[in-house]
Amino acid sequence: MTQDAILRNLIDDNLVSDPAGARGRLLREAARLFRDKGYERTTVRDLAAAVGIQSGSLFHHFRTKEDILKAVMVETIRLNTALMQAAMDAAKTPREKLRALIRAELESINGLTGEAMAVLVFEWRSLSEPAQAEVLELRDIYEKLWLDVLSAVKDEGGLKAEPFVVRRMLTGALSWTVTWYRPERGGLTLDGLTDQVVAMMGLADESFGCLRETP
Amino acid sequence: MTQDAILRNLIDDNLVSDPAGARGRLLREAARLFRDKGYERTTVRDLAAAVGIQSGSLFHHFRTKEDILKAVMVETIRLNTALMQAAMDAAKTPREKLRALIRAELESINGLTGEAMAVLVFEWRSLSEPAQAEVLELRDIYEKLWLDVLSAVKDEGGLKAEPFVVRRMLTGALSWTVTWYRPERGGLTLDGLTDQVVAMMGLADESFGCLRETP
DNA sequence: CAATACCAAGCAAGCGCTTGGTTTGTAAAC
DNA sequence: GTTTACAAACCAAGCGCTTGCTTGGTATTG
Repeated sequence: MTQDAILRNLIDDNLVSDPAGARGRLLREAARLFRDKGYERTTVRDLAAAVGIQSGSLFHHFRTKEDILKAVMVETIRLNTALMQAAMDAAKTPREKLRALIRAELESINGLTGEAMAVLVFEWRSLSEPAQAEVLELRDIYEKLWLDVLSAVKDEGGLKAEPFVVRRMLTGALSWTVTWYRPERGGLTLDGLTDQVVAMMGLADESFGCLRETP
Repeated sequence: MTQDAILRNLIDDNLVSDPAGARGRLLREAARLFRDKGYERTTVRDLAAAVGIQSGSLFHHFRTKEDILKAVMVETIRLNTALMQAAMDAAKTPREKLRALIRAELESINGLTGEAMAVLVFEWRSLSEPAQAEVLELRDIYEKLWLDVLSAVKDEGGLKAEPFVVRRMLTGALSWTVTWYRPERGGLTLDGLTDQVVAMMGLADESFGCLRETP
């Protein structure tokens, strides 16, 4: 299933807003503004201007400003959980699945949903506690995918550290790429970046060389 | 040289404020508030109340609210550059130096300067561009320490990935610990956490086993 | 002819920061 | 050893502006 097909399914199930619609367009602009200026620095007037309406008209679509932030986060998690699941299903071995997850998360962070992913990481505190709890529940599903794969890789000896620690390290490392990785200029492609991550974990193909070189 | 001695030197050179003084106390409380609520959500009235003065009196010590944020960041970088340098000098081999850097940064992030380090990571955008440039200059010194050590480790074959990529991955991974690592409850000590990071990178002592096991 | 989407205007609250004046610490002058 | 001088540290009050959000009314659409 293609990424577009996954998105289409979610839209049809009313789990994410159509980017072509008014609500979807607003959420897209909101994600961009929240990432660029931060949630607090972004005013409802900024948000309204970005989609070409009056600030008061925003509250016809969302009850509060915070609801907009929450919607950005919830829809992003839903989309990415589906994308991760698909990427993982397409791979066979645990190591391949792990590589697929890393590559898929890097793509989420640095691709089209990048703005929203950055918001998820850097604007977490701006959510009220009840809203945080709600979003956290969705995130748990997402995280379970990772832990299962990491455990499988560890069981076959490809990992020395604890899966839950590794996942959290990877969360930080991959999220952080949004602050420095610029695919457009500079030779590092997304696949190249994935290779670097895998190599850093000592999981690259060459790392088995030490076994082959000593017959 | 102990950590206390390093701090004392910096205070004497007027590079960081004495935590016992008025200015130092304010910066400490500011770091705590900025981390807990974010820079924008923290009002000058919050800051003043935290040190027991009137909001207007703040502006006797700092020209603007942003100056407070900048001071938190600048002093934190100064202190941590000195701590890193000392930790590195105490180690001998490149691998030991790398471990010392990782351990020292984890300590900074999760120890006494943890609040300020979190501010450095999560409130970066709240700094105006000129102030960002100023702070960035200090950070470059700090980053060079890391790159030199990582290059040395790579040269002796302990690293497959590019040093500058690894450093950025580590920046994200280590910074992120502040969101989940709780040394007080849960069995993972700071040394244990360092071990996990080193193990994740395939640099743990046992990882050389594959060479020894095939005589 | 309802429901949906929007506008124009503005309110109450909170924001960073200023102002004019008072207290406090310190050290020289007598 | 009291007095004088002066700057640093602080208070009380509030100004001007921006904020999220409300309200009452008007197009637009099926």
